[in-house]
Amino acid sequence: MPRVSAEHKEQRRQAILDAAMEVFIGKGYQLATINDISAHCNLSVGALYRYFPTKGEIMLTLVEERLGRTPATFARLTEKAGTPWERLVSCVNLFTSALGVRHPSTGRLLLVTLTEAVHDSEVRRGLHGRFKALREYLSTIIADGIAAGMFRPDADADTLATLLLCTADGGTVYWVTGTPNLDLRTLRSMMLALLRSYLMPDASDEHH
Amino acid sequence: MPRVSAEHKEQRRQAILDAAMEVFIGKGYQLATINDISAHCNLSVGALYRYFPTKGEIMLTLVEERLGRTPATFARLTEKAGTPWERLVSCVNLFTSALGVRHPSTGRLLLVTLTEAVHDSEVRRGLHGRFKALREYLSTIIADGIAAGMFRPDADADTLATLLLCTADGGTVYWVTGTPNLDLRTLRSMMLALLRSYLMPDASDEHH
Amino acid sequence: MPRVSAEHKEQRRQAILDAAMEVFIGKGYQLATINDISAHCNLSVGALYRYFPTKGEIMLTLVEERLGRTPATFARLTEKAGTPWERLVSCVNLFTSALGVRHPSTGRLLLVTLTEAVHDSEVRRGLHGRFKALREYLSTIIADGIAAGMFRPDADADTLATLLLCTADGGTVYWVTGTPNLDLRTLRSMMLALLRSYLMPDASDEHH
Amino acid sequence: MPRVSAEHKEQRRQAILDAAMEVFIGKGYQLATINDISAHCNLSVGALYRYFPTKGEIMLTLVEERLGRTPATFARLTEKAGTPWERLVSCVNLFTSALGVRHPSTGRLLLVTLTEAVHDSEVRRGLHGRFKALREYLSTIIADGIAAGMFRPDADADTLATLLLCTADGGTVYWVTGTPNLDLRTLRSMMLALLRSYLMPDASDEHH
DNA sequence: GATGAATGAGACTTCATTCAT
DNA sequence: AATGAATGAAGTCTCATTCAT
Repeated sequence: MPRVSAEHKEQRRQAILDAAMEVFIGKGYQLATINDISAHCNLSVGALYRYFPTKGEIMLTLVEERLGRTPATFARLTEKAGTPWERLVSCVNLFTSALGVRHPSTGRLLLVTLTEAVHDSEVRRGLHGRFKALREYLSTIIADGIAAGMFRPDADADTLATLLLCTADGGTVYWVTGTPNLDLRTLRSMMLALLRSYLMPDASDEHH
Repeated sequence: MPRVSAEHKEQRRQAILDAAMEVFIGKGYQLATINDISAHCNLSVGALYRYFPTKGEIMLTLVEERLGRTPATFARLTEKAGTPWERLVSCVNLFTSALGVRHPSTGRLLLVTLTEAVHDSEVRRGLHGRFKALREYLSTIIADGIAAGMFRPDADADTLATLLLCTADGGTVYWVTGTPNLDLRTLRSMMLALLRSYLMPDASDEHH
Repeated sequence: MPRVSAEHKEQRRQAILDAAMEVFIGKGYQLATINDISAHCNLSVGALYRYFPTKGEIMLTLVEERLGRTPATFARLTEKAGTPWERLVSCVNLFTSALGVRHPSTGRLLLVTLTEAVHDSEVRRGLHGRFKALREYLSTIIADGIAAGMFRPDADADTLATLLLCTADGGTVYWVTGTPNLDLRTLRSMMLALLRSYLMPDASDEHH
Repeated sequence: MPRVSAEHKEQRRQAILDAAMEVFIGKGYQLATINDISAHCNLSVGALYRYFPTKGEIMLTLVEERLGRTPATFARLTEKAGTPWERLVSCVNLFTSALGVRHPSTGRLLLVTLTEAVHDSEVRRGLHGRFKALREYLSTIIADGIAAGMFRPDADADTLATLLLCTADGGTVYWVTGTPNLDLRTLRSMMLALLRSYLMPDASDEHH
């Protein structure tokens, strides 16, 4: 019989990850110390090392369990929308609402991760996995729209998905650095306008 | 009376900045050591401190003198293009060709800078200055196109400029982390297609 | 809940202070290195920094806890003597016996402290505190003697106390620099002879 | 024919010593840098090294040429006084007026020197030389007074001279650290009163 | 299982001294 | 002769990780 229940252990683990996320976001991965993290979750450094073997592993786990789950979250929250266009709109909305309102820390973690990814191949792998999954999800939606005759037939679904991601995460990293006059909502509307005029030129005409 | 000519001093200064840029790009600012930099430019650490008072000042100088000059470079290289649309195309081309081909290191420095900007207000200020200048430049081009009756009259020049920047730098940061299947040229074409269909819907129709 | 008892921590703290005192005395504050101190108490530098945040703080603590307690020690060891004159004699004896025999290191620390006091206001404050307390104690003894009709009525207790301190500490600093032919005991006798002839001229006459 | 006259060289040398004295007094010997000194005398560090081979040698020269000349200065300024007692009074006056008014920096240098003397045998030698010469000078005056039947015959001239020096330099070091309520003039009067009552008890009686 | 004191390699920075110009 | 740029050893302090309690 385990002295400490599995749930309790998992709670601890999540508390450590929460603390690490907070600290990483605030000071960046390199400046964050194990003591910072242990202080943020009221756990001794020794206890912390019973859950994660190194500081790097905490980072990696965050990339996998927090950033890496973004695609799944996306799919879950946008699949119920009706037409491909509506699902696409949902995705664009999610980019801004999720990052800006519901989980602003995820955006900050993304930036920390991007930097570490440059010289840490494991972090890089995690980051690329997220990117690939999101791209595929968006790509599928667009492909569905094309197949349904809703979107222009010559659209390159994959590239458009990639561009969408670059814009979203580009906006995110600028937003988390506190760039002045960067309004996520206005940006979202513009993105949608661009997409509509490109994917559905005739429908866009009606708006004129 | 300096025993060493001013040019020589400036060359040394630039050599240090070059070395620092290389090292910062490779390991990030925090992991880069003064010894790394001094080794990269064949100068002793002591000599290095005759040119820059702290490691942080080197970073700041890079932000100002390398990243911060991007707007001026943009203006110089794209102002000769003819119509607003052609100038816009020049800009989008420059984003990819400059970052991807001519000065790939600037893109990497951008990422390092973004991360440091989160907790270093001076770096942040430098980064925001660059962003603002680039946005204004792009915004002016777009406004010119609207005024000339070339672009749709209801376009929000500022927001579109912002979005363009987010996309460009978003693409850049993903590109510098080695994201697989991220082709800057294809991305560029897609960006231009989106812009054309939005800004010049009728012209775009002709392409159908 | 401390794993290490408070006494143990205090012992460590004192061991560090002992080591620092030894090193400061030997090389002076500036030349003493943290590594010297850590080596002298068989503790790693890191451990040392758990007890004192900076090298300067170690010095300051020494000034407060070692030098600063001299007045209290003086009071404790001389208050039991009978008449004011006997107490004064006790004090003069203590200056030489304590510094020269029992705690020679305190005298050396005094010199180190004096030098640092010139450009360190906190050290200065500590030093002046000790001086003031000793002066007041001596002054009170002399005033008592005057009030008791034992000492000449026109004596300036405060100035005499100050002079006594200057002589004692002047002797100390010369003694700790190994000045040849400086005998603390002979010096003490002379000091007492001067004091007696000044404070109690009639009694002194009897000695003729 | 030397390019630079000997006088000019000597002027330079003295300028360096002046600058070094100023800097040593302000920050202490260890914290003073060669650059500090070179800046204080408008000479390049290179030039400075043509006059003194090391930083230590500058210190040593100061001890010899500035501190070490104190005895000669004393002799010169006090020998014209008449009786031994008057010469003694002159000496005590000189201690305070010279240190406090005319050459306050010498007092500060004394303190710096005392500290360095602890671990630098050459500095120590210089300091002890000064001490010995001053003691001998004072001792001779006192011996003269005894021989002249002016001072009590059983006085120990050497010990009294030593005590006088300890008091004077003790007062000096406390004075240079800015000890509050330390008035050199009052101290001087008290010293003289002590000396008179001890050396000339009958004359002192008259003052009652 | 938990604690947090201890370790020690390594970071940034300073500065006495040298030497090419 | 003079300059001051360059050197690099050495100092203070930090922090990921370990392990006795």
